Amino acid sequence: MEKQTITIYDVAREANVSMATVSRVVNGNPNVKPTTRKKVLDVIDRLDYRPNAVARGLASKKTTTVGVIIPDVTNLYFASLARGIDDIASMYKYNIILANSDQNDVKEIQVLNTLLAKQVDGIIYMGHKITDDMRAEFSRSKTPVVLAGTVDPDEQVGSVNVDYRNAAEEVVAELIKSGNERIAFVSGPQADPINGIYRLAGYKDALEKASMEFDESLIFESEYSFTSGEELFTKLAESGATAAFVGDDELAVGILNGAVDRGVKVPEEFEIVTTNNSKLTEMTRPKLSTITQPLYDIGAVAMRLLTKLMNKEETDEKTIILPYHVAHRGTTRSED
Amino acid sequence: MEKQTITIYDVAREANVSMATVSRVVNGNPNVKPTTRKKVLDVIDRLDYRPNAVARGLASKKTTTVGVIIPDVTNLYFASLARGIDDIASMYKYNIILANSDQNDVKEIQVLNTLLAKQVDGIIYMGHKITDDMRAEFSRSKTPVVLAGTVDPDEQVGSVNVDYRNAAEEVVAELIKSGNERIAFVSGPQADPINGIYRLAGYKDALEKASMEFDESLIFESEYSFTSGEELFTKLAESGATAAFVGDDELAVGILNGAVDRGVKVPEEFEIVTTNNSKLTEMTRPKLSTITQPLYDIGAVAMRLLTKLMNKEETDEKTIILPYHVAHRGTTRSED
DNA sequence: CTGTTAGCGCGTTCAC
DNA sequence: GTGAACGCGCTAACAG
Repeated sequence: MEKQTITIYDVAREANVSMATVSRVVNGNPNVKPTTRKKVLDVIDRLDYRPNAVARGLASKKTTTVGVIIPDVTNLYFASLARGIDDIASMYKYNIILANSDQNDVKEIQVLNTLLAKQVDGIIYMGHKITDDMRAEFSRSKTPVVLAGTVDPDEQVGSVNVDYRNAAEEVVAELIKSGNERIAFVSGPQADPINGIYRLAGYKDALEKASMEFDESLIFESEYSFTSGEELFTKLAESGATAAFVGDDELAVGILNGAVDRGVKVPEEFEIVTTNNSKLTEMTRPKLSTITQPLYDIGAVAMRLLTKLMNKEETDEKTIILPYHVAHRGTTRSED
Repeated sequence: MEKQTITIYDVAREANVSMATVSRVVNGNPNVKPTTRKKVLDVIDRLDYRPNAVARGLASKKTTTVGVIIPDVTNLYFASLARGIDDIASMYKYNIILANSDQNDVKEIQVLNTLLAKQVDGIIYMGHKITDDMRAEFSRSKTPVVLAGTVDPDEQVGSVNVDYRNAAEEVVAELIKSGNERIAFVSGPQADPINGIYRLAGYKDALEKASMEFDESLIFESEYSFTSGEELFTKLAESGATAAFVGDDELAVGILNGAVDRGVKVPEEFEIVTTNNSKLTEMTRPKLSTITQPLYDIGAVAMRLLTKLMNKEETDEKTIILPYHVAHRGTTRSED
């Protein structure tokens, strides 16, 4: 019934060497005579020895695992980031402890603490926004942190994002150019700075440059779900909007469906531009025009940055802004 | 620069007790006088002491961490399972090490080994199929394993699934009843028993009961992606099929889009039934009729089962079959 | 190139 | 109720 684990001692004994030598072989330390190395490797193979990573972690103070805090894996935007994170992580021999936070402030703190208790070497945080409590915890602990798809105004920790403001301005400007006089701004919770500050600012920038007036009644706040989007369309129509800038793909899918369900033609009668370019955008008909954020890359670069931080390597810049593009597809009139 | 960790010794010293007592307090051992307990708790609070889970893991041989092998987090089907897993896991104070396998046999083995090296208390495996190598590894290690959305014919390890065969038969029968004489069977890789064995068998069952002949040319194998589905529709049309049973939601979305793109009316001219009821099925227009697997629950139940296995509790049954239903939506004619 | 010896931080008997 | 002491499996100097 015992989990009869074979330890480094067993290997050492069988190979007639000291455990230190076995340790060296296992860790690829060059200071081992090829002969003995082979001898040890043979025994390891024969005994099917597998180094205990926990013991290793205790002794070396490195666990080669990083914590990843994600609002919800079920959200394609975050799942895409997560995929980039995991790929780069495994490339660098790290494992990921994934924890859903539901954007719940209490849960976040709690998750962070268990992550730190598990001695993760680093943390990647996703969630659009970051509360003061979290910021405090981050700066208090010495564990490196990188935000992915999340902006920290203080720039205390690493982060990887795109220029949400410029992107929003660019597509809204196109919407204006295409003749829309009333353009709705739809986003998830404005408590998320990405929505409430950056994207909204970009939206206003575009209006201003076109000498159009900002109209509060065209601003819609919602949840990150397609059902909310479907319901929202009625209000959008009532507002007199003829186009919408949408801050989330699922939400955009909902709005598109809301329009279709009411017989409103997209893009002839109503234009939609969304922001994440998750694969959802190509699953709808018409396909959604969108700002193409490099989701996978944001995750990948975040993880890469984290590896540097964990190794205390010099980093040029901890605040990384990745380029975005705009894909003109079926929900806007200005195809390219 | 030091990670100045406060250990159990620091707390013991400050509280004028032995570390054993602190350990007892931390672990909720009742054999501690209330007075001293409070004293210790105060110090813990004051010093902001956080037990080192790694050291704990070494000493107790329990890591309260379970490994989760997933083909791709970016796939809504698996992401949904993962969400169920994580929720129940955190409910039982476990953390999840999430590893993408891409269904790659080599990578899977490799991932499994690092998971075991990290001394996870249990493993949840997702991936539809399970190779002989994996099965061998599973039975060799004493770490409990539960399969989620994956069938093991040997029933050596725990598993949670739905009755794929019956489900397939049921919906194909409906397709037949609705007048289709040529019904295509579309699925991901048939190497996955769920597709190649169970669903296919269910499909054949339905044909047989209706005295219809099985036609090899109506069987289509594809990848789990919506783009494959779009391309596939042409072949479907050429095959003379007027309906399709599809073994994956993304794939079904692709087929639906393929039809729409070619001006084929769904469900009037072509019916589609898919199988996972991920939220994708409600994002299309028309909405996809589907077998409603309780995705979240499959993950949740799998994790619950794993907790029992890890605690060596008695379990009624290691092979769990959850109920499914059928949602008649827009891509079939027989609405309910 | 190889062996010895301390810990790493905590759980856990076993006495007191 | 509480403390002392050993050990979990391995890394990391330090000798040799």
